[in-house]
Formats: sequence, C-alpha cells, structure tokens
Amino acid sequence: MKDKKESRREREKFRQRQEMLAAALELFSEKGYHNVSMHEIAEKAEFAIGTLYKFFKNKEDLYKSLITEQADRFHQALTKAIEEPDDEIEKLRNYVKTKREVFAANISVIRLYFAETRGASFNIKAGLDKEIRKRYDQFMHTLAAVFERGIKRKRFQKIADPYHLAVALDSLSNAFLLLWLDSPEDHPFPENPDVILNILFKGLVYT
Amino acid sequence: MKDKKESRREREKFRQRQEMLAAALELFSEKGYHNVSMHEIAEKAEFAIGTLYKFFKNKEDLYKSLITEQADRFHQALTKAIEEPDDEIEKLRNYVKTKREVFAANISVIRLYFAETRGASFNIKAGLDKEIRKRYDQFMHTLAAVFERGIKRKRFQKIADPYHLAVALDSLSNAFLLLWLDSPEDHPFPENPDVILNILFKGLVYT
Amino acid sequence: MKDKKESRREREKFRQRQEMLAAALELFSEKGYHNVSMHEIAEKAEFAIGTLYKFFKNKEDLYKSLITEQADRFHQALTKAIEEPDDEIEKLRNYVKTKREVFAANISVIRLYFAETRGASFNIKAGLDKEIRKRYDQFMHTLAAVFERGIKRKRFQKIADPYHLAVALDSLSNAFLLLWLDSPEDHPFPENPDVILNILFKGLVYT
Amino acid sequence: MKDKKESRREREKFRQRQEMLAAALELFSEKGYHNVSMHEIAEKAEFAIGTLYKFFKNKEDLYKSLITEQADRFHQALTKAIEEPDDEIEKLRNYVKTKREVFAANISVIRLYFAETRGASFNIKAGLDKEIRKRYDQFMHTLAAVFERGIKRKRFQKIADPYHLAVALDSLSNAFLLLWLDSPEDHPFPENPDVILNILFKGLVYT
DNA sequence: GATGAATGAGTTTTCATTCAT
DNA sequence: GATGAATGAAAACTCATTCAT
Repeated sequence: MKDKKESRREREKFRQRQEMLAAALELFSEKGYHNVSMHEIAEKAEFAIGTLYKFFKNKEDLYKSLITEQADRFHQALTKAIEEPDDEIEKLRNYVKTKREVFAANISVIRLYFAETRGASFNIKAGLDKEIRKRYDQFMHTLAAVFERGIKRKRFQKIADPYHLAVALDSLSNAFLLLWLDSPEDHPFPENPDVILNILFKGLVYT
Repeated sequence: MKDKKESRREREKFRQRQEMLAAALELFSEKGYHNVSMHEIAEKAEFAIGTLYKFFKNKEDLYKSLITEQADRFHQALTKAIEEPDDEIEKLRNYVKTKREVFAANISVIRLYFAETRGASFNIKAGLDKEIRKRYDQFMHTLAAVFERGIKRKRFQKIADPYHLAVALDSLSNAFLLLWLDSPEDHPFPENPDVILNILFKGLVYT
Repeated sequence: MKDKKESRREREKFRQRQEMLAAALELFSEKGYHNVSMHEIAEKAEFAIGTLYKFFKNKEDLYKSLITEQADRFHQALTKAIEEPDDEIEKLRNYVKTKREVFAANISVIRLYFAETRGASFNIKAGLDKEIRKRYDQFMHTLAAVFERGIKRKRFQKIADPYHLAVALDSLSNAFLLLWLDSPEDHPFPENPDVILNILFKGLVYT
Repeated sequence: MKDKKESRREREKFRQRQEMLAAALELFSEKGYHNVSMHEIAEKAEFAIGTLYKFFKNKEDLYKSLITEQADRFHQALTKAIEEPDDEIEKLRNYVKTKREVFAANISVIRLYFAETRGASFNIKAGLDKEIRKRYDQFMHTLAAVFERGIKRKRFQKIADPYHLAVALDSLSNAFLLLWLDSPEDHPFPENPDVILNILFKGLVYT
C-alpha cells in the first residue's frame, strides 16, 4: 500500500513534468528560447514559478530536457522504422513514411530540433548541441548500414558511399517534408509520397 | 561642388555603415543574436552607441539589414553561377562550385543564414523571415527553370517536377557542404567534388 | 501514568528542539544568518521543514531562541564564576578563567554573540538585541558589585567607578581572548593568563 | 578647455558616487547589508538602478567600497592623532580625543565597522574582512610603537608587552565610547574624559 | 551631428512559509 | 502530529534605448 501511494505520487509527478514540458515546448517553438520567460512558462503550465524550479534546476536545464527527450522519441521512431521491414527498399520507404508522420504530428518540436542541429545554435550554451549531435550521428550510421547492406545484397547500385547516401536521404526528406508542411497551399503533398525516394532511386541523366 | 561634398559624405556614411555591419556580423556569428549587446557592437565598431542608433533604428533592424544584405550577396553569386555557362549540366556544376566557395569563405554568415531559413527562426520576431524566404523562393524558381530547360533540351530525364529537382539539389548541396565544412577531420572534402551531383545524376536502383 | 507519558513526550520534544537548535547553531556560526536556509537546517537536523515550523514560528524566532539560550548559558557560567570564590581578587581570576574556557569551547557561538552585542546587529530585526542586552547589563551590574565590594573591603583602590571597572574588565577580556583565539600563531596564549588582569591590577590592587 | 570639461565631469561623477555611498551607508547602518536592496539604495540616492550598477559592479562591490573608504578615513584620523604630539602621554590623550570625535560624528559607520572587525562578519563573503583587518593590524602596530617608545623614554612603566597595551587601549576606548554613545541617558559622558586613560594610567604611568 | 550617461522594464532565481494529505 | 509539495514575493542584475550636451 505504501508502494501504491508512492507510485501514485510518482505518476502525478511525471504528469506535472509533462505539463510543464508541454507548455514550454509550445512557447519555445512559437517564440524561441530567449523570448520566453520562466514566468511565462509557469503561467501557461498553471504552476507557481517555484514549482517549475523544483522540477528543473534552471531555464537551460528545462530546455535541454525538452529537446533531448523529444529528439530521443524522434530517433527511436526512425530507428524502429528502418529495423522492422526486411527488405532494404521497404526500410527506406518506411523511414520516409514514419518521418512524414512524426513531422506532421510534431511540427513545432521539429522546428526546435532543426534550430539545434542545423542553424547556428547558440540559443544554448554548448553542450546540448553535442549531446544531440551525437544521437544524430548514431542514427546516421544506422541508416548508412541499411544502404551498405542493400548494396551488398545487390538491391542498390553503389552510386556513392553508404554514409553519403544516408546524408542524402536525410537531407532530401527533411527538405521535402518541411516544404510540404510549411506552405501546403503552394506546395501540397504529392499524391505519391515516393517523390522523395524517386529522386534518389531513378537516375537523372540519360545514359 | 555641393554634389561632390554630398557624395563624399554619402560614401563616408556608407563606409561607417559597413564597419558597423562587419562588427555585428563577427559578434552575431560567434555568439548569437541574444548574446551580443548593442554596446558590444558599438565598441567593436569603434563608434558611440548613439551613432549606432543613428544608422539602425534598433537591434532588430541592424540584424535584419545584416542578414538581408548577406543573403543578397549569397543569392546574387548563385544566380550568376547558373546564368553564366550555357549548358544546363555546366550550370549545375558551376552552382555547386560557387556554393562551395561561398560557404567556405563565409561559414559564419552561412550559419546565421541557416538559423533564419531552416531552423525555427525566432531570433527575430517575424518579418525577417519573410523577407529572406521571398528571396530564397525567387532563387529556387530560377534554379527550377534550369532543370525545366534542361528537360526540354533533353539534357535531363524528367524524373521529377523541376521545382522538386531544385529543392533536391539545394538541400543535398547544403547538407554535404555543411558536413564537410563542419568536421573536416571526420568527413574530408572528396577528391571529386561532383559527389553531390553524382547522387542526383546517377540512378540508384538497378533497372 | 498519564503524567509519565506526558513527561516522556515532553522530554522527547525537548530533545528534538535541542537537535534543531544544534543544527542551526552549526550552520549559522559557519555561514551567517542570511546564508542559511530553513531547508538546510531542517535537513541537517533530520526533520521535515514543517516540523521545524511546529517548534519555531519563523526563522527569526529560531535564531532568537538559539542566541538567547546560548547567551543565558554563557552568563550563567560567568555569574557562577564570580559567585563561588570568597575573595574579590579570586572572583576576578575565576571570571577570566571561566570566560577563557567558555570562549575556547564555543568559539562559534561567541562569534554570533558578538555580532549581536557589539557590531551593528541587524541580522535580526530589532528585538533580539534588546533581550540580550538586558541580560548583558544585568551581568555587568553583578560584576560591578564585585568591584564595589572589593573597594569597600579595601582589596582594591578606587581608581574608577565600579561599573566602569566592570566595563573595562569585560572589554579587556573579550579583546584578549579573541586575539588569542583568532590567530594563535601570531598571538599565542601567554604562559601566565593573568596578563589581562595584570593590566588592570597594576593600578588597581594595593601592593 | 577640454581639460576643464573633463574635470567638471570628473567632479560630477565623484559627487554622484558620494551620494550613492551616503545613501547606502544610511541604509546599511540602519538595516544591515542583507535587509537593504539595491533598488532601495538607488531610490534613496535618487538614481536609476542601472546608474547604480554603472558605478559599482555589484552589491558586494558597493558595500566593500563603502566600508573600505570609511575605515581608511577612520584609521588616517587616528594615525594622525598619535603622530602629532611629541610626548607619548599626549599622543594617547589625543588618540582618545580624536576617536571620541570620530565616533560621535559617524556613529552609524562605526557600527558597520565593528560588525566587520568584531562580530562574525559573514555579511560579506570573505575578502573585505581581510582587507580591513590588515589595515586594523597596521594601525595597532603603530599604536604599539607609541607604548614601546614611551617605555624606552621612561614615560611608562613596562607593565605589559607594548602590543598588549595597544590592544588594551583600543578595546577600552571602544567599550567606553560605545557605552556613552549608545545610551547617553544611562551612561552620560563623564566630565573628565580621561576616565578611559586613567584606568590604564593608574598602573602605567610613573608617579 | 556625434556622444555616452542615464534610464527602468524585464529577467532569472531563491527561499520563507503554508496547508492538504 | 508529521510531512514536504507548492507557493509567490522579492532580490540582484542586464541591456535596449533615449536625449541633453
């Protein structure tokens, strides 16, 4: 019974934490790290400012937690996507499909994520940067392995170094998904979402 | 004679403005918008803070001017690169070559530029964003036109919508150039810089 | 039996209170009133913060209780010291000896005590001040009475008003004891601890 | 003419600084370091909070400057007092007289000064402490030298080590002056202010 | 026209205290 | 009766911006 109580409290704590992170995410992705105050976050999450500081030791810690947890979810989903199907081509298709879903469902986090991994991220004093980039690199190597195995199994021609192919797929999918999600009026989602893959899959120049 | 004086004054003003922007660029690209103070910029540029405010009505305006002018230089260089050669394939080659040079020479601005166009750019309250994106879109259409003409002239297969091809080339070149510039130890520049183009140019899957 | 239980509970309460005060004393004397938090005290005393507030209505009250009780012990020891011997000269000797022992054994409290009685004591909003000063005054009169009786009994010359002599002995002994305790390397304890008294005695005592 | 302007500005700056320090002194001596906020000081001095921070880099710096400057004035006055007269006995008399004047005129600073040199001073994170104690020690040695010379010149009996005599005079004069200044109703200033010296002199001076 | 001193709104963070469990 | 989670007032400090000289 003590345990039960403990666990109820645990769960309650977790729920509160999630609410704080959710409020912070919404504000950060809308206005950026430096244009959001801790008071604002506390208010949006409907907690006292002191309570916020009970959960996160300072603003940077809150931001770091937010980004790291979201990036983990993101990378886990993608990792799972390329692990499940057996065939390499299907792995890539599943990768694009999953990424598209994650982007669509979490466009605001994605923005934050790109601010960290692409642009010059000085929002946050060094550190987060490294943490996230490490995870990103890990995933890229996993993706490269898919290409490598595909080449070995003669599913793919070796038109480039596997790691380069991974980089290519990553950047192409980012670019197209952002294009379609950013301005759906000008650039509606294509009927066949394989567009991204086709660019890689087909050869461009007459042979 | 009045004119001459005026124009000397004009030129003098322009020079001062450039000095301010140069100081600001160095600081912003090193530390980020929010970690640089107007005093710091004034000091580095060797002007009084009041003088800085004579040239730019506020910090945001200074930043906007900086980014916009740099983006213009960038786009002009790229536009020229795809205008000069006659053949479409050479245009694309020249595009990648020029981009590579501009990136290498201005990596710090490029970072700032990506923070604006890619990641969630809230450094700056809405507005800058639009201004730059418009210029970016314009350039993308120019690039798309190259693909379109190439397809018409049977230099390229129509493996995708020309605009999509432009997006693809843009994102691939960004990704690879950043990869190589970011960590030259892990990812050295390839002997053959056509790597980027080859991915597009060759076909991936066996046919 | 009720009584016994009550008294056991009483004793238990008293013990807890003492533990709290002991923890507080250690922290206050090490870091000063304003650099110690109630949480810190609670943690050191191994009680919940709420329990601390059951015993002391606020931080000031806790501090007051602490200082007052320590000052009482201090004054009681000194009072006893000048009551026990019969001869006035021996009383004074015993006073210095006892003070020396108390200082040596409680240097940290002594610091706190002086912060209250000497320096501008604003650690604590008015009040404590008065309480302690009253006790101090009482003791000074007791000490003055020793000199008075000594003069009457022709043990001492009347070189000054008895109260002034008390003030003199008090300040001299404080100064020398602090000198010796503060930096024992530079100012070691003299072989003959009568040094303090000798300064007064040379003029005071009939020879 | 440039110089004149400069110097006017200099003087203006100095005057402002003095006003800030005066406001701070009044507040600190009334309420103590931790019970005075920078806003309060700014308001009392009739400056904006930002201006206060232009003159002192933080609260501690302001406090340190205040105490150090006042302590210097204090020690300089006392040093001068024991340098001027030729005869050792007159030096001591002048010392007590000067101290009495300084105490009377600056009772609030004196409080602050004692809080630093006597009581456990944690108001301020280490440092100030040392700085002031050093000055204090220097002065004590100067005072000890007076006793030493007096003994050599047979003006004084050698009833104790010269440094001890200095400590004795210092503590006695502090104690009596504070006694008289603190509660003039209970302990009025004696007609003959030599009371303090007499206590020492009875044993000290050859008769 | 340039200057830079002065401003004060706004930010992060701490901590004494309360009160529902 | 004990607990400790939650509170929010208040503090130190920064920095974009103005305006008198």
